[in-house]
Amino acid sequence: MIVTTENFNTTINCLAKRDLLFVDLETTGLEPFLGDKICGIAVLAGDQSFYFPFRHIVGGNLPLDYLGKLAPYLSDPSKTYVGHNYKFDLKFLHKEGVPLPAKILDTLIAAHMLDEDSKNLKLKSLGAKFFGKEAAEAESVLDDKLNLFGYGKGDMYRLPATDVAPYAEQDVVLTAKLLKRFEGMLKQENTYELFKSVSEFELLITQMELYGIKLDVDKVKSNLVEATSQINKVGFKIRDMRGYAINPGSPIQVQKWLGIPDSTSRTLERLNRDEARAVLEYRAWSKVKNTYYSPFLKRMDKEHCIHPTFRMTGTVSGRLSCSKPNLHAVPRKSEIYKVKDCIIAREGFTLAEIDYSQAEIRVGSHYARENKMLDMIRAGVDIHTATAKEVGIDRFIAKTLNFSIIYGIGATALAENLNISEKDARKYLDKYNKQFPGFRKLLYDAQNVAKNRGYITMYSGRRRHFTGFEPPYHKAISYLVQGSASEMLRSSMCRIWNELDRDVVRMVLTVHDSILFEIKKGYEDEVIPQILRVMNDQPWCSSPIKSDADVGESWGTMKPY
DNA sequence: CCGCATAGCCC
DNA sequence: GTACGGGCTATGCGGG
Repeated sequence: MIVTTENFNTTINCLAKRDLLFVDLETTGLEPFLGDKICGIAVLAGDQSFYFPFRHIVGGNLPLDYLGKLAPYLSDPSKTYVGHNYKFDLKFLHKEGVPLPAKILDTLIAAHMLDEDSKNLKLKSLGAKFFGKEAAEAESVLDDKLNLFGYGKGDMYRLPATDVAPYAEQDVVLTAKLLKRFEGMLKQENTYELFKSVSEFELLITQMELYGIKLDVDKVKSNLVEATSQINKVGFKIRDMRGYAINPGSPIQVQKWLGIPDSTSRTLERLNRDEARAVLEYRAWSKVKNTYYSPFLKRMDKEHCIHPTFRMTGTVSGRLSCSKPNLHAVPRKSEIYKVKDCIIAREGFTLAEIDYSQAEIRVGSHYARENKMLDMIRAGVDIHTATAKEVGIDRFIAKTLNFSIIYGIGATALAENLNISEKDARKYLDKYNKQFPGFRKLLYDAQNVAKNRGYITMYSGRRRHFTGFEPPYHKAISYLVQGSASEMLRSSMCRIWNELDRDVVRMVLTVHDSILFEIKKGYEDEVIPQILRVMNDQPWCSSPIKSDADVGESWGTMKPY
């Protein structure tokens, strides 16, 4: 039913009576921080669905100030709100003055927890999968209407509410049906409570995206200018080497130019020639310009903040993925890579980066019951140095092995990695496995569990399923360790969010095993030890968990705390 | 215009 | 005894 000024109050009364509401927004686009806005709001309360139209360009709307009247019913701390990828909706709502609620559930998260491999977790696909394709019929009808005008989904606001409402209302009905279905399935898997806690985590992530992270704009701009002139300079240099220009960004041209089979950095480095080094330098300057500085300026808001999106269903292991821009892939600082220097704390705050040290080898040792490694970890010595000593190998090789043993590495890959012969790689692996046999055993055990049960279970209860055609059982060890490490970080973030003062400690970014905080100036000494205590408190894990704190004014200039 | 491949950055 | 895990973005290039 389309909500009008006449029936608004009776509608609101329907919402007020329910403690579970299903919500779906239609918007003018996908980017709340680049000017896209709410077009309309669909809500399901009990068995009644409503559509609140706000920004249709034809056919009439509710006055915009009615969004303010609706707001309390979309942010009531005593209610639970359910959406499909609700973080998306929450950001739009928050931008228009609706506070974050206290409790949400997200059917996208449920769908992903039940089937991490699925590439099709869109509401429409799930509806068709579980309830037949009629379940999403209104969407098809709407799609047809949009197509008729040469429109896409982002042009929904160009159609009248009468066209959009059936689709929007169907979406909330579908969300409700999916929640019910998933609830049963999750309970069967014993992961329903986990689902609730991951949904709570989504609120935290939403807040983090809304905060965003601040840029030193002058630095971004000057680095952009420098990168541009360096791209030119190196481009000319490359031209002058042979008297004709090539595009160093084109693999084919570079391969022909240097007579090599591919143009990866490895191959170019192995060549050890000025031409190859120039290509690498050109690519590095292009990288920072096109992947970071330019997108930073494009995406920055009035407060000089960028707002990356974190996908909670972006990985099969349960890690987050990050995009727009991808701050999970910001280069380590170097002569050319000065991106981290551009990321700074807000006025009155200090940046603190707290990361788990060697999270995966600690977690892996726990699952492997690898006693020799556990003893070394408990003794608090440098793990890689101690490994080198025990195995009788170089520290660098020991370090590489400690990282990659968790992935179930073989001699071929290790040889490629270390640039050594396969025979030597085999030798190192054998020596390592002789000293630390637990990891090898875990490799087989995890694989067998995956085969026999069809899934493996992390300490938190999260499952990684092995279904479909020829599942990659050999990856079980990696999923177990990577997934558990990410569960550990997630639970730490939730506890920090619940236990510490949110005005003093803000999480602004997380990168798999680290959290970047803004801490109110003057509170560092009080709060950092508290954070460390929370993060290191992992009673499930038989090896001690350790984290390190760094503080600074920019991400590129952090010093040990 | 779109999809795929290549390349390069991160943990 | 075979196996290196998980991501995103920019660009080139070929098919349509």
